[in-house]
Amino acid sequence: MRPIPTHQSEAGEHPGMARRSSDSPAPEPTDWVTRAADDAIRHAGGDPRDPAVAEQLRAAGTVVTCASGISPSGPIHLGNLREFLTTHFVAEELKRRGVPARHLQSWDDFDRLRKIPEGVDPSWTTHIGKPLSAVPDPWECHTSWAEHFKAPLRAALAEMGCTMEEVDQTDRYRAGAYTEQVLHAIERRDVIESVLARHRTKQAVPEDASAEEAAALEDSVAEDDEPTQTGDLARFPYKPFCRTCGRDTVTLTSYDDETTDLAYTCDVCGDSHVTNVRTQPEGKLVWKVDWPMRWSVEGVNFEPGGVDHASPGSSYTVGKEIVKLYGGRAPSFVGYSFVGVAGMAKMSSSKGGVPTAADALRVLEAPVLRWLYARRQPKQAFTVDLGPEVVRLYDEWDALGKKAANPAKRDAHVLAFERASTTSSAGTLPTPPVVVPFRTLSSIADVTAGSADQISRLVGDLGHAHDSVADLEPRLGRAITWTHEFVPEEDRTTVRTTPDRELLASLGELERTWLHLFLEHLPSAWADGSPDLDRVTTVVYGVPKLARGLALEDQPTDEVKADQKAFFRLLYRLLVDAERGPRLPTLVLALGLDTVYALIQAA
RNA sequence: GGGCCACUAGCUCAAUGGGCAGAGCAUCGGACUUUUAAUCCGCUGGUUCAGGGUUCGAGUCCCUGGUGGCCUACCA
Repeated sequence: MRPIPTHQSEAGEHPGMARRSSDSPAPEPTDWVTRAADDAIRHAGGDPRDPAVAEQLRAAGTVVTCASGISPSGPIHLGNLREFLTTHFVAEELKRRGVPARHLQSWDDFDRLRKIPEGVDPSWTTHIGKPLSAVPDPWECHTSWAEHFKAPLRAALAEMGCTMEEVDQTDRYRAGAYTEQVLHAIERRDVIESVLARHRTKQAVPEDASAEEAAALEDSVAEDDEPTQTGDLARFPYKPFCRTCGRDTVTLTSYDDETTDLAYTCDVCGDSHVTNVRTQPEGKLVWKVDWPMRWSVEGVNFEPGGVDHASPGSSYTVGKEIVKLYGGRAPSFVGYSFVGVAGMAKMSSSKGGVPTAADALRVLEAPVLRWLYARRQPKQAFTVDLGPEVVRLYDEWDALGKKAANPAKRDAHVLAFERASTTSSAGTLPTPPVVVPFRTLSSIADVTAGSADQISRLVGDLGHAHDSVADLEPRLGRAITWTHEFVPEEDRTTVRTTPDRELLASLGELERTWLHLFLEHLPSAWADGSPDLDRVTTVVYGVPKLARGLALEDQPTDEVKADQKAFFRLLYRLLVDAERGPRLPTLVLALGLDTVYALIQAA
């Protein structure tokens, strides 16, 4: 990884200020990030319209907290990435305004392992019910299940310039950081239960239950691995992990409010224990209490969540009320929709999973991936297409980059570009010093089989001056990867490694003449040592003219045009074993004289 | 039962707190020695799902309905 420049221009930090001197003061563009940041400031007690709000908050010692959280229970895919980037963008916007802000990331690795993804040894089902941080890594490369999935995301986020304060919930719980809050929840468990009950809208066995409902019910019963329990302990807001086996598969048997002794029997290993909630941090609050508890402890001002959390009766709605028990207030919230994936057929089948940020970064430059998440409203679902759409995506991105270079054209689109391109901690994220269209790089990579020298030469020949291949990174490597892994075989160009002797032997008189003339005149394009694309073009189109007794530069007759078509097809078959291919002059240039000779000369 | 999202050109989608409905692809036409897949330019193409309302002005806001999709209730 290359070091990232950390310069920050004053103008870049306060783009709004720079516009003041303009004679027609265009309003500062706004987008969902601006509004979410406004909300966060309001939540923290400031007035986002007040120019002095940053100084006021700073003077008051307020740090606006933007929180994200996720259970590292499996590969953290592109949908989950929205949790991080949504939070990140809002925190960045606050910092951009000079407001003290932090991005706090909670790893919910004290959550129980719920199910085993495909591809993992079925024997791992024995770990179901344990905290993610206590399950061994089936791939044996990390210290735990949780770490195995956290590590690659950390790396990807770092590459995307997304820095954050990380908190492991396992550590926090084990350190007793929440003990007071746990005890409080247990004391007020009747209130909690009444809140939860109020939001339980489940109808009391509808007499006209549709088949659909019945099926859904069956499903939920089938998935329910919880023991049934009755009475006060049935809805206990706290659940210990079994001291013997580490699973949360426990049935509570008694709780003493005086001593805070909690007794339980493990349904799996059968052992019974007593844990003291005050002195032995061996468990965690149930999710719907855990979340609001942390809002209050951490002073969260903004936190996004999947739309599933925002539905009535869901965790955010319920948490809004529960947090009051802690004297807190629910953070400002945006619900984000799901991110679809397309163009991954090959990879997802081979890797057996949904693509992650790291997967996407193999094809998309970091700012481009960020852009996908910045430019859409969170509640709008979108699709990351790593297939054919990638080319268009890069085209749009490059066009936007040109627009962004003109301050007069600053609008919401440009704002999204800026959010995608730079961060407060990483500065401007790496982009290629010499921007070559992605489609061009992909095509070149295809026919050159990834040879750096050839790529560099061709890019130069096509008019993109550059000092070395390094000037084409980080895009070139991604174009190579994309071409090899995401372009369908039938759309690719595979250069023959050996001459097609059978075909060469079966050629007719005219075809042999073409090939001889071709090989005779082609070297003239390399007369100066470096290839001349125009000259190659002349030769390629001129060969059929020569065969008809015309000169290279003559206008083609209808007869010649028909010959050209046949000649081209012949060359494609000999060079790339296909009926069609990239434009021949560039293809010939890409292959180089030696390769062309090797594949044709046997005629 | 409740909630959210979508519906715009043939296709995929834009339209940044109401202000002239736009791109890409496809089609078609043209230029570049070119009936080729790395270059350009241009033309076509619209009752913005339907109906009502607010407004000087609605794809955008409100109401009703339709179609499609997602989520939710028990648990984390």
